[in-house]
Amino acid sequence: MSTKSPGKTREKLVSAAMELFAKKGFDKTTVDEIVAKAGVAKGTFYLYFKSKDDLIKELAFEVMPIMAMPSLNDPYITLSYPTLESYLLQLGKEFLDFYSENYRADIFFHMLSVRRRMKSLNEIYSQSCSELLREGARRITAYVKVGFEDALIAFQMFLASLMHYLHAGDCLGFSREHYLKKVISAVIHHLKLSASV
Amino acid sequence: MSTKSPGKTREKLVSAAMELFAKKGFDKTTVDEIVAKAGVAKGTFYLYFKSKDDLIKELAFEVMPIMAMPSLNDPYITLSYPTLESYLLQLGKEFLDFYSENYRADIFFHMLSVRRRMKSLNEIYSQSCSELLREGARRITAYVKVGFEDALIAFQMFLASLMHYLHAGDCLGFSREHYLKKVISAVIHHLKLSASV
Amino acid sequence: MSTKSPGKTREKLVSAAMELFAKKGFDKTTVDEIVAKAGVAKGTFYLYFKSKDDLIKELAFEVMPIMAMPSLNDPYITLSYPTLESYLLQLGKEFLDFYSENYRADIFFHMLSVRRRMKSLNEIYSQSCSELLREGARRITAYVKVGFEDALIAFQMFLASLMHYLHAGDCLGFSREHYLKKVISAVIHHLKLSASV
Amino acid sequence: MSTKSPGKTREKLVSAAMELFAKKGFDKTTVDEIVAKAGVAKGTFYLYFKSKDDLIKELAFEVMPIMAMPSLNDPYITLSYPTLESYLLQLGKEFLDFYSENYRADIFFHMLSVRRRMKSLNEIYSQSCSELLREGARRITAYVKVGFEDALIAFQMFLASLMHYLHAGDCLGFSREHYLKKVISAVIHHLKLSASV
DNA sequence: CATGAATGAGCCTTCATTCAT
DNA sequence: CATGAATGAAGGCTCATTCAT
Repeated sequence: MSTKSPGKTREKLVSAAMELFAKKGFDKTTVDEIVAKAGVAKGTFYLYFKSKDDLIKELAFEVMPIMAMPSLNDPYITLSYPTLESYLLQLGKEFLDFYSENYRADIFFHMLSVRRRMKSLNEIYSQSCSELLREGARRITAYVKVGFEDALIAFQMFLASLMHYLHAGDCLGFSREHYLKKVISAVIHHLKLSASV
Repeated sequence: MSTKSPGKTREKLVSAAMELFAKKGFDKTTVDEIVAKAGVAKGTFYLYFKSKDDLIKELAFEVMPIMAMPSLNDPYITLSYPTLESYLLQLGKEFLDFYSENYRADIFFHMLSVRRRMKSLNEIYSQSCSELLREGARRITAYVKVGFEDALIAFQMFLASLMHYLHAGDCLGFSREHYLKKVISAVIHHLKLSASV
Repeated sequence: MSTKSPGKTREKLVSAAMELFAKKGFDKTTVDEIVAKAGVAKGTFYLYFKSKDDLIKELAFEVMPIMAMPSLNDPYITLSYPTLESYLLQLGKEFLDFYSENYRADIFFHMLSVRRRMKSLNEIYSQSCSELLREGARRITAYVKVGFEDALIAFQMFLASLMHYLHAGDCLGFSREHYLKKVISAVIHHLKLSASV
Repeated sequence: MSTKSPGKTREKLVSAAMELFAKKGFDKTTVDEIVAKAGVAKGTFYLYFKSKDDLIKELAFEVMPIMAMPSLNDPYITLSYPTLESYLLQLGKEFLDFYSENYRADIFFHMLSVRRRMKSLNEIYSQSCSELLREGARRITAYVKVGFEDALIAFQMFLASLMHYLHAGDCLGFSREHYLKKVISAVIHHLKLSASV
């Protein structure tokens, strides 16, 4: 009755859940709806996930900021971006594109609001966040002569501004590109002045 | 049986709800618990709020970023802060203090994750956010000669960095003060360079 | 829509449950069926009982052996029964009548089989059982000069034989009355011989 | 992957089930747990048993009272026990030892509580019970000159008292031995007096 | 204004059973 | 004989909401 692709059941469940969360939010999406959309029986869900909360952890991982910046993990990528500006611009675009699938941002914010009550989620986030910031800072130091701490703060500000744009972007009406350019320029000014001290 | 203070019922409900949200999160807090803590009957809740979702709007308003920066609305306050640095520092401290009541941040993030599905909430947020940014920018232009747009972006970055610190602050381990100082310094560098163009 | 007798909801639930347990057994009876028979909504069940297991405790209490022998608690009753024989016969008849509502025996045996895993049930049973035996023994000593210990054992044997008849009675085909008479006679023989030692 | 002993699968399932019932009770034990403990796949269970209820019949048979008294079936055993007292004592000890594995008593009582709804179980019990009582009575008549009916009642009382001790033994605090002695003495008094009539 | 018993749709989860391999 | 992924009916329970008093 349904297309039997071997070993795809779990994936079907995950992507069905994603789509539904996008439309209705995490709490309002029921397991019934998920399995209906995935085309499997209710019990099947529980073969792959211990609970509905278990599923959100899987999804949470997929919407972590670190997943939004693939160029941060490609070791050879910097060759394509001669300047820090151009590299940050690339990261910024990737980030905003990734979260322009609105449900990703929603799930991400949802995670932030519940993580204190979900220990395992909290740990995943903290670790992934640390890695992201450190790797970002490391990349910056490859472009400009600056202390690691300053690079860290610069990258955190950069990331913060990107995130903020996700929910506050349309409060001002700047274009994405314009905002990006300005933010990057601010970050770079700061780095240069820090470097010269 | 309970102390009857006239006209206090609504307040009792709101503050009971706040306390519970702080402990258990919005979704996990039931109307039963709220009325129990407030010391009123179940039906009474619905005399004051159309629904549980109605209540969150009330609370959402109270945890808006704009509520976190009282100094932004005091027209005479700038007299106490001769430099932009000192003023931003004051705002930053107020902001972080305000949200150090953890449930405020939780409710705020919760709001961000659901606002697209709650029209009225979305409007409140957009408007309050616009006001906040505009007022922040206006204040900046009172300190430095800079275009309004640049001031807006600067203030947004400032705000973004503060918000990011709420959930990612401990991923790096900088002290609040150190982080604040660095962020402010970056913002100001940017403004000065923009101004001089 | 339903007959509204004040304060009768709980009773309606209990008696509906009893009837169903009689027909289908405890485990096979669902909360859905109970509320349907009681004519109330599902949620109402949980206003009166914390859980389905909670209900069984209530019922368990009502089918305790001690409830099967009202004459054991009437302080003046012995006046009506001049001899121990006649009194035990009365108790025996009461007991067998009580449990001839078959579901009572079923619930009772069910309780015996699960009590080790339900602490509170176990305590209720132990206590009620002790009381029953002690009171029975006390009554015996009012009729015959015999040590309390011997009276206890005699009464326990009497009770044991009654209980056994509940499930093994038809394995032999004696009439109730005949069996009762024989058991009582055995018990009394034992007591007389013990007394004379 | 697992040690393949030919033809042992059924036994592994039965003994795994026994162990689990001992710990968790019949209803709370799942087929999943049974097969996990037995080290076979889920489907394999259904090669050997039509259903889970089918399995309990197998187990029910193993905890029948008749299984608790091996000395009742040994035709030569009476040679070792010159008196009825000593023989009943032996039977009583065997019985209490057998059921001191608590799960046996639990399964037995479970069976009593459901047998009316499980025809085949009921038949097994009735038949086994009849056999047990008749054989017991037959043995008694080998020791004392007494009518078969009186022997039957005497043995039923004996058995009843043993069973009662399984769940009510600790309500009084007599030692097993003391209780046994007293019960046997009562039974024998009764038999002697019946015989002399 | 206030009550709280009653509601019932809906939730998450379990588990005996089947069947294609 | 054996497997184990898939099933789906059924279960116990929650909780926002209503309404007669």
